[in-house]
Amino acid sequence: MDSDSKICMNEQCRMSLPSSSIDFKKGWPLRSGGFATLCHHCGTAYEKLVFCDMFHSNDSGWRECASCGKTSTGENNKDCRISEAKDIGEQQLTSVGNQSNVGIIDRMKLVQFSDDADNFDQSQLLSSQTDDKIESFGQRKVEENFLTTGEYASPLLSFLNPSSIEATQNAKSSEYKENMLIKDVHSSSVETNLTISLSSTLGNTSLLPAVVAEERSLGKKISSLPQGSRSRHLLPRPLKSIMAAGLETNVSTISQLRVARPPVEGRIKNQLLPRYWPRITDQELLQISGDSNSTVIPLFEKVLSASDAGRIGRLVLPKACAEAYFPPISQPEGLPLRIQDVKGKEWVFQFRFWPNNNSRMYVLEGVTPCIQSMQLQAGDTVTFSRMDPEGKLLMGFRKASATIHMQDNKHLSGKGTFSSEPFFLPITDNLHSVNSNAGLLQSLKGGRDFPLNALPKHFSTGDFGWHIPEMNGGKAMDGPLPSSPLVPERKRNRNIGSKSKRLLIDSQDALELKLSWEELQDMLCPPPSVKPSTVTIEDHEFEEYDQPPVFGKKSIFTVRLSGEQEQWAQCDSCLKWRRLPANVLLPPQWTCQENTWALSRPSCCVPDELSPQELENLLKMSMEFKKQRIAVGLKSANVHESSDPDATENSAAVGDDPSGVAAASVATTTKHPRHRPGCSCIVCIQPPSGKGKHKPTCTCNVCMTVKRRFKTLMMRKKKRQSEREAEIAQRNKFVWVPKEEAEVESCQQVALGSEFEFRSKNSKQQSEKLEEMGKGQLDLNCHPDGEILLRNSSSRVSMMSLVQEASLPLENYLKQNGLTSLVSDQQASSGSHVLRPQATREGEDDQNLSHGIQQEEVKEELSETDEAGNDPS
DNA sequence: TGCGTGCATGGAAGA
DNA sequence: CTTCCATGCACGCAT
Repeated sequence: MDSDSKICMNEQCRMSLPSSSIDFKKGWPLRSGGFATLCHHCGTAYEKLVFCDMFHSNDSGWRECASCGKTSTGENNKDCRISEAKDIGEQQLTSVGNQSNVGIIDRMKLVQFSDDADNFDQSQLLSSQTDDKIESFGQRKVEENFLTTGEYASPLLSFLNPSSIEATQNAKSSEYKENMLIKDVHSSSVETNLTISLSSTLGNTSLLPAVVAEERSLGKKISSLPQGSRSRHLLPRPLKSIMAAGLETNVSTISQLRVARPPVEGRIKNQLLPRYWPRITDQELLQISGDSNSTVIPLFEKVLSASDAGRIGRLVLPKACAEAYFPPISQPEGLPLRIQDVKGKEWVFQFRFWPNNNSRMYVLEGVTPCIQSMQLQAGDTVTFSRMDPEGKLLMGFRKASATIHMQDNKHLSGKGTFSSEPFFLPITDNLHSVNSNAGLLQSLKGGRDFPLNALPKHFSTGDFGWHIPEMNGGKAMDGPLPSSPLVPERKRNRNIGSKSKRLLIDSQDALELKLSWEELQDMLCPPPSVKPSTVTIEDHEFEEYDQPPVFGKKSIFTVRLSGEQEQWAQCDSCLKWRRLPANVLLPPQWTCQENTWALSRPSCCVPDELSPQELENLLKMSMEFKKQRIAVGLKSANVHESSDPDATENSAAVGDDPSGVAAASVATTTKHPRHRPGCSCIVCIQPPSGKGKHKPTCTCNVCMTVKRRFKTLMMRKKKRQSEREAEIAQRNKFVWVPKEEAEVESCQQVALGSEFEFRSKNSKQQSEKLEEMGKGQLDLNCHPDGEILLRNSSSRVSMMSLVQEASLPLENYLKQNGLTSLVSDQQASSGSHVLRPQATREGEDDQNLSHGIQQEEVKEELSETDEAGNDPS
């Protein structure tokens, strides 16, 4: 509890509150973003003491409830909020209490209140306040909104009459530093209606630079409103009521405005860069809030960077936003944050920070599954909002518009196909097209839902992805679709847990995503009438289209025994399957009437060309192929890391190679699925063959990394080996050998030269080791067939051939380092040798060393092989 | 060998 | 000049 507490203004109440939890201008702040409007204890209408949501900072975080003293996790906080809601519902409203006994800042608040009250309909407020009872929480919410009007108006008014608010803002700013909880949020419900306010208040949008151009026309429309009315229009009102009333302006126009909503709070207002101001239309807000009593408060948004959208799973948060809208954290470990996504799925991200240049860098960790589920990429925008009074954090998104992605109206695709990498599909605009294929997809997928069907219906209304979550104890709301039926509830929290599991995405979810994505790809076709031009970017050939891809109809390709290729498509009208030439690209909606390739008159009356049995077989084959394709794709992605990088570009499109559906599609995997053209990782920058492109003395990043990894691998294997041997030796009759013949794993072990290690003569283990080492032997720069060689050969000759084949620098290294005797030494020894730990650890200074080590390992394997072969026991 | 984690670095943008 | 933050990178663990 703060020592500097404030007292409820009602003298009969005098409830004490920590000053750090008080926003003197706006009333009692709630972490959930609501506004304190009446005392929880005495019912004074001016302030609201909501005990269980007034958390304040302490050394271990912000989790201590200022009133009930609960310290804890988000779960507890959630409970607190629930209890708060109950309390609120039971609260009574009374008239404004005696306000005489308040501190100076409180008095400032009163002045503010008074000023603000002048700006709106006081009678409304007072009548509400003097009501003996307001039973429903909803009613009370209206009250709350009125009470916050002044607060809300302040930032806007500051444009018009800055002096009227400046004092309060200043007074408040110091409080911000005391408590992060209050920084934001009070703008809250008010911001919801900012569009209205702006529209009606600011005829000249230049007063508020963040107001985007879309509202110009509207601004003109309302600019003639008298000043007096402007204030009134600044009043926050429940969005629904605004919409219902129609108000002064065209609702649809208003709701479509994408307005950058500046933070109201002084501190945030000054510090939050406009690029983080949430741009959200009222329509979107309306959709979010739905019919619930909840108010959605846009907090901030961020355009995803490559890092954010990458697989690291860390979303860098703007510092100001993090400190303003997320709970204060004092430890780098941070705390888990529950955030609900657009589908209503609740995620838990770790909100934390890193010390950085005497500052902090805030990140949300574990966002990958969420971002994947929303199919977000770099350039898309993630919007953070909060739903009051629950205080639930919401995470929405906006896909980057197609016009941004497809600059110059060009469309790049992988060679000959459309890449499975972002295809820049303006997905929301095409959702109907997608859905139009859902039926077919379902049939092809055995009736499984097409994932995109699960998207909220308002997806189709714009580029904004919001889903109205189930709120208030699961109370269903009208309008929005329920959570994705593809994600059973039991799966939703799978990624919640230990740190290491945070990034886990349910495999089934991933599969769903993959399938849907690929199926979506399948429906993408180059515009039929457009001839691509070929461009080469970094040795990758791309077909460049002047027009974006179109949705094509899903079809099934077959090859007759005669080798003839054909395509089967289902009529959208009669659902009969028709045979078509393989090279035909169908529109998303296609009927028999459009079957110009039909031998007979194109009509739905023509009997199905496939018997039920044939159709069943066809669909079955298609399904199986689909599975194979996914499986092979995944396998290929995992296994063929060192395959030809020319295959990096995915190729997945229907119609590209209709002749071999399987063959063509199986080849759609990349050697590394997450890599993109231009990726500079070790896999992507290595030469195609992995051999011969780097000289032994090469110190490039690839070589150095390979060496480093190789050394690490070898040391670990040795460690495991020695441990295993120790275990076996202990179990059997130990055969002690001097340390010099044992292997050494670390400097410490080297230092303990007097110790002994033991080794096993177990040939079986040696064989296992050989295989294991053989695997480990494979490296990026080794012969691609090395694994096969290793697997297929246990003979010394084969190993030597491998050595010669893959490790040519061995001889050079051994000669250069006077280690030619090592070969025989190793062969003669029991197979272990002492590595040079320092060099091994820091071996970047000697490129050849790694080759040497590699050679040594090979020799070791050779000797071990011999040993295994020669020692049948 | 991949991946997670923590930290460092440097460019960009704001003060 | 300072701060932010996007990204790189090293290290260690898991597979």
